[in-house]
Amino acid sequence: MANSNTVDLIICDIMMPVLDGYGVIHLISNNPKTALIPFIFLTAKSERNDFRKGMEMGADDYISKPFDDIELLKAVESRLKKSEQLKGDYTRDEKGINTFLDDVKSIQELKNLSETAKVKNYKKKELIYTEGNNPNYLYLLQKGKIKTFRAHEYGKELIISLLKAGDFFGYTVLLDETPYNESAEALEESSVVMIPKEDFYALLNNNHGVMKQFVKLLSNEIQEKEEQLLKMAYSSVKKRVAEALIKLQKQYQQNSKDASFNISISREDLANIVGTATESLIRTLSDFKHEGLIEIKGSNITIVDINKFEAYIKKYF
Amino acid sequence: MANSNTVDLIICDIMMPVLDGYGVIHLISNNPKTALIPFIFLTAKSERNDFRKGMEMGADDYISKPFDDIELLKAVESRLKKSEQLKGDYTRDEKGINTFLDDVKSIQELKNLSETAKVKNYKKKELIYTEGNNPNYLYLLQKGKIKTFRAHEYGKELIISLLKAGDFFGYTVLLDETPYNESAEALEESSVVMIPKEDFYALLNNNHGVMKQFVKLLSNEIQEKEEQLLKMAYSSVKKRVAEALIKLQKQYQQNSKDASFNISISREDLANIVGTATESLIRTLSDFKHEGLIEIKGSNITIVDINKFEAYIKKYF
DNA sequence: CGACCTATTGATCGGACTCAAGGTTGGTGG
DNA sequence: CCACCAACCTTGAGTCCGATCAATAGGTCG
Repeated sequence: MANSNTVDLIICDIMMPVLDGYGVIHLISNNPKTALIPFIFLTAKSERNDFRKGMEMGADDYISKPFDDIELLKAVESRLKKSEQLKGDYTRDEKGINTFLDDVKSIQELKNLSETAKVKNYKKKELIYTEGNNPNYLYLLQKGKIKTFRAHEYGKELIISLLKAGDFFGYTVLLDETPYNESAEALEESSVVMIPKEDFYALLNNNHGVMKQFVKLLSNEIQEKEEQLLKMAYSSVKKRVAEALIKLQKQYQQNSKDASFNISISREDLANIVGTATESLIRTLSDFKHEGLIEIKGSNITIVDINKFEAYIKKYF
Repeated sequence: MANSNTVDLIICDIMMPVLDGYGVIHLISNNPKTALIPFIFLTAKSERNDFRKGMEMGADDYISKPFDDIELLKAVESRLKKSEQLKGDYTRDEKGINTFLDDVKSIQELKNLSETAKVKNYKKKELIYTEGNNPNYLYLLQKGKIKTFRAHEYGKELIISLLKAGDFFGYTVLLDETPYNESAEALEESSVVMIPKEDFYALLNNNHGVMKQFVKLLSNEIQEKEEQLLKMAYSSVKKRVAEALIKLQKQYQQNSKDASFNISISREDLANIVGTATESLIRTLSDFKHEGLIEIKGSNITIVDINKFEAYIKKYF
């Protein structure tokens, strides 16, 4: 039964016909699928030797008969709590990814009080880390805007991500335990919280739920990158620019609820998101402007009507 | 001390001045950083009530004085073993990723004996799964060759990965819990082991070490995809073709130790790896042939001298 | 041995890059 | 507060890489 069903906890007698309790716990703990189920012995064998043997075989608790009902209930409660702690199963309480972030933030706050976590300020164009460096921190952007990018040849770079307040970054290399293969640069005045990697590892190792959320986050990121690859390979610059604009729009719209939101980012950076030359990007923007899809005021771009814009892309390409 | 050092196990008395054992375990178990350290009470308090209270507060074992030295040693051994099982820390014994794979394979073999894991055979060009389907299995390629790809427009596809015997696939969507956004197709006669997703989840949830390896694997994959994106954006077709050939070479060379290995893959598929038109790919191959870098026999491509080839790419581009 | 698939080559066209030059904007110092 | 400079944006012209369409050659399977 333990093998084929989802079992939260096992309460088991010792003296039983055919297979005794010791035999049961032996089987249970040697099967990886059941090894982590809390196991409580409930038995008439009250000798110290019996108790020791039960514990040595890996039982989590041992209650001898006669017993008080409250004793058993409390034992169950205690073991379930411990097991829950171990799994830290967020999905069960349906809080999802935000809980994970809160969790990291909460240890960060913890650290903030102590003196291990530093907050550092960066000016516009200042580098947070560069390719080849060894990572020592998990970063949390507190205020400002940051880009992470990879360099190709002289002057050519591809922006991997644009970060806004509340975003974590620099975790892939921490998880992979390799040097940075991207650089991070402040796009405006920014404050960054530096969480020592040891704390990050500790959190990950002690909390199965956080780890689980991370796995989800990473697989999601892989799929996004694959999608991006497909588009980079076969979509025209015009289409890629349009999609980048929509993505940016959606990414920043979370903050302000305006339907028409304006995107403020340098032409060069925008070109480096799309993966094209600055001039090509500008020509494309210019096309969109002439077609009445966007408005340009200096360096600010505004999508006039995002639905219309999306419809246009679908129809035209 | 427990908070600032790496602690494997705690043995604690109950009757102590200032802070008693119950106070200690309370602090220990409420701090996420220390909550998972095995905790054993070793005390003169041998009353049943004391024992119950200790266990209820989350102790992992309880030994009353006077005690036999062997008893204590065995208790320590048992708790360390249990904790190790819980962490499943592969990196500690430096076996790394292969151990993880072996682990999955071993549960797969386990399943093979029972009847839950099916082995299915696919003919050339047969589809294993397609975009939009809901995933139910983790796949393990036992024999043959398979490609996974994403479709763009009519006739255009980008090959995400080429799989050889021993490779797992289809896990990103399982972890992300979304429908497939890629398709998998057999390139030749292949046998695939289908591991029910429940088993995969069970393994992941019960074994912290496997999870950890997975996190590493995924972050590594993210970085590879980012690298690929950069190249797709800014490298010429010629360079991308050359790099694809070298990558293929290295991927398959593991099996046979020849320096000159030949790559057998259709021109169309190769073009879809590079992300270019079939004709462009062929022209590029043709160039390489004229420069004496590769040899072509029918559909087989052989890199004459891989070092020379790599040097050429570096110099020429 | 014919039908069909795969590989190759040719010719053409257009999208996107490069180089170059002129316009705008915003910040700084006198 | 204004002038000036530097950084950024925009447009033009030319070029080339790579896609597309088309046609032929080679190979393979029933």
